[in-house]
Amino acid sequence: MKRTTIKDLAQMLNISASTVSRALKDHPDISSSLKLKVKEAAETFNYIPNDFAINFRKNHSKVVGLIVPEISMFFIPSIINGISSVLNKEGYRFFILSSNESYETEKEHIETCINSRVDGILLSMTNETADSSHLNKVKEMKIPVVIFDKTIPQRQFASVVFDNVKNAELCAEKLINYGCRTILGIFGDENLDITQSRLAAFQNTIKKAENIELHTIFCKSTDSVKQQLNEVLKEHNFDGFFAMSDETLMGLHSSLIKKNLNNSGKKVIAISEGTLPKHLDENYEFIINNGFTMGVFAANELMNTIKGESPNTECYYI
Amino acid sequence: MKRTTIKDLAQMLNISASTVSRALKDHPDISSSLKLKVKEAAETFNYIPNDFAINFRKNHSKVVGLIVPEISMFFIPSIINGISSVLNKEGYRFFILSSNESYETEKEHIETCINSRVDGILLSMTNETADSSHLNKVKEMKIPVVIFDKTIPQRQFASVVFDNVKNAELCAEKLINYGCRTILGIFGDENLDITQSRLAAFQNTIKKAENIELHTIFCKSTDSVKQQLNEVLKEHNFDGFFAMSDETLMGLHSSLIKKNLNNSGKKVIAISEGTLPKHLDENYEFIINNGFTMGVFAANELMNTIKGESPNTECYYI
DNA sequence: TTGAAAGCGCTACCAC
DNA sequence: GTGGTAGCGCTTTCAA
Repeated sequence: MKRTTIKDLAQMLNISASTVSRALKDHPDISSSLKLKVKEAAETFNYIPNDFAINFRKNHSKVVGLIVPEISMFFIPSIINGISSVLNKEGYRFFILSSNESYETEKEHIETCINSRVDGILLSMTNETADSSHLNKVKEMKIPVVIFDKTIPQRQFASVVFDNVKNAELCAEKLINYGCRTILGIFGDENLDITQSRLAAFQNTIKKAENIELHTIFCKSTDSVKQQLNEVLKEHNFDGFFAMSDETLMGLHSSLIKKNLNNSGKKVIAISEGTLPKHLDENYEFIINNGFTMGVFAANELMNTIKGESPNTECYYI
Repeated sequence: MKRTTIKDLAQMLNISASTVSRALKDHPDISSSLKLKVKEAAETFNYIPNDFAINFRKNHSKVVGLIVPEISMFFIPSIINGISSVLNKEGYRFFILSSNESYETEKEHIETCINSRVDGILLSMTNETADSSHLNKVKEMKIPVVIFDKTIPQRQFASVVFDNVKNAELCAEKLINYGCRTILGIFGDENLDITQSRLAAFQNTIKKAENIELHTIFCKSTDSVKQQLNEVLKEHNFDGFFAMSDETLMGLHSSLIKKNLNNSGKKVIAISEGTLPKHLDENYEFIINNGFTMGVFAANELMNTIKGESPNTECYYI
């Protein structure tokens, strides 16, 4: 069970530990013949550097904490892929902490990150999170943080979010151009920033066209979409639908199928993460919010500030 | 940037570091008055224990490595949730490493886990992985490993997999009981263990009934299902479908919608992870492979052996 | 070109 | 009850 250490190697070769250390990392001071010998010994005795000791010594962990409001299938896999791709390349690992949409848990996770000495934090907030006071400590400690996707207005940390306004406008325009007259807009949790900005942009664009009747519903889950649609679909005859997310789209799709309303010429436009819904119905149209890209972007931003670039507090729209 | 250490606290209070350490963790030897003083000081000077030093000292990391073949939306989110729920409770973290279906990458990730001194490994194999020789080292080092879901026949480590035989049989029986006569079985990658066992069980059960015409296709992706279905749906008039996974089901669903074949009384039965497809079409039926449960089970098994239970090599079917 | 020694923060053993 | 000390494995001065 005991693993070979530098000291062990040093004893075997009758040289000092510092020399072994240097030889192992190709320090120019060491003669190439010694380097060879040391490396051979390391190989044969299966020497594995102890990352603990190294991190401890260098006072960094090469680990970043990823805190998300929930681990959903719609967004998380692609974001994880995006984050992985940049972090792994840089030799960093990350662990995932899910807040389960609880502010208290989010707070605890922040503490966890501080205690485990992460080099940085990637944070997407719960919908309970109303201010950033729980981040004061990380700010003080100068732990790099970048907030992504679910965020609140703040000027302390860099953030990267989807361009809700542009995307919702694009969707509205599509519906208008198709000549839709009675439109249903399906939105997520009414309390969310993201919902409000998409709602406003969508409504404003629709208003510019004339004679369009716009109905809106707010749903916190896929099932809630289905329930509300059950009623509202009876009362109106929509010729166009807008879903602000994959989650709401799933509910719409389900209801449409159930009422045999698919393939009926009705237009469906959604803001989507993109990996899932393309298989739902080929007639649906999407404005893509790419989670992978967001993950890459957020992780890169974090890497930059970890590596010493002065931390900025900008909000990037992608 | 310098953080308060135990030594700092000791100096301030004019006591020794060891006393501070003990006071902080409520050692019975320490007087309660001193404990109070120490804890107060710790509070006011914002003392945060350095997990690095602790881990380094105790020679454990409280971290486990999770290696998966890919980060897909179908399975991974629920498995992560299952794993989180047990690991977090135990004060463990985990980091996710995706092999991207490459054996070489899987091998590297194993190395990564060894180097970063994880306390255990949770592994789901790529479809390229044919033997477990890359696990010899972890075996030697006595690093606890449990393999889940995607695995190969081996007798070195504990594993937990879905009961493919039972589930495929159940699906076949359902189709038979519905009186289906022309059935299409949609299977995943033909080289996978999981595919073969589901295939065999499904075929055998169907064979027992008489006069059933069974067609099968093998598809490595959702898109491949759609392509193949494009042809095969023209040639035959199926009254029953079996999809062995969420991924294949997505393709089937998409094709059915496109050809306006949903709501046509055809039966669709699938083995599913369960979170996604319930929203696809309420008429579909599922045998649920619960990723959350599997995650919980696998993580528990790992925890047990990390905590010193003698490692077993059993294969659990759930 | 190599070695000796200190020290990262913490805990555990042994004294007293 | 409390303090002193050693040591986990590694890197990094500083000295030779």
